[in-house]
Amino acid sequence: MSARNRYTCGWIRNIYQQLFSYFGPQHWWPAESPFEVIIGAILTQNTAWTNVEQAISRLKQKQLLTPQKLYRIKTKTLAGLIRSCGYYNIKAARLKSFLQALFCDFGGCLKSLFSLSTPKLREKLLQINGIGPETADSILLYAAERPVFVVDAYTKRLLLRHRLIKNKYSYQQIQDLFTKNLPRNLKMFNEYHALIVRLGKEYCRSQARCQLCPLNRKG
DNA sequence: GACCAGGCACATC
DNA sequence: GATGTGCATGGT
Repeated sequence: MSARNRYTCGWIRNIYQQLFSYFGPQHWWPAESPFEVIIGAILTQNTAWTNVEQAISRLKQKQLLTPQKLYRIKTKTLAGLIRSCGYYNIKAARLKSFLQALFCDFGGCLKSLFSLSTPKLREKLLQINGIGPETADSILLYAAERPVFVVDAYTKRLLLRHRLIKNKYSYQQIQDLFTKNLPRNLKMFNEYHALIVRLGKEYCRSQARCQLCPLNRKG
């Protein structure tokens, strides 16, 4: 292993410890059921979580947050209910694509879908229109409880700032950095991604806040 | 009023 | 394969 690789490997492992000591457990995903995780994962695409919360509460309020109810509802009606998330027409169609696959191939049963092996489940999710690598991996980790590392915009920004990757790195390359340098541990992958998001939200949005970032402090 | 947020698909080169 | 664009609301 080259010196560069050793450095990266150490960084990936140490940063988790630092973030966990500083912020503590994040208790992700903020949802009451695996189905709610999936809905949230699609709705939060390129969108602030506060906007998603409004849409989820609206669906709950109307008692529509079940596979059966959402499968039956009209796409246009669904779009109106999730308006607060932005991209509501596209996201309504994406939710419908997921539900279509769930009902056509698995009888509307999430347990049945989750009985697939991790590689098959990931492949199945990626076949669904509107589910890309990050959304698929979020579903695998937080809904299906598989030890898969989720890469998002915060993850890439963090690694870029610390000069561990180049801008052209692909999703797969970044994911490999974590999976090859960490034990395959569900709980740790869960916390690590959540901690990166916490860090990003609190410290990476401005240069001034970035100076206060716990990773930039000594001792 | 500008900028950004827990992406993705599609067109074009 | 890389790059650009459309999708859209709500918070700062």
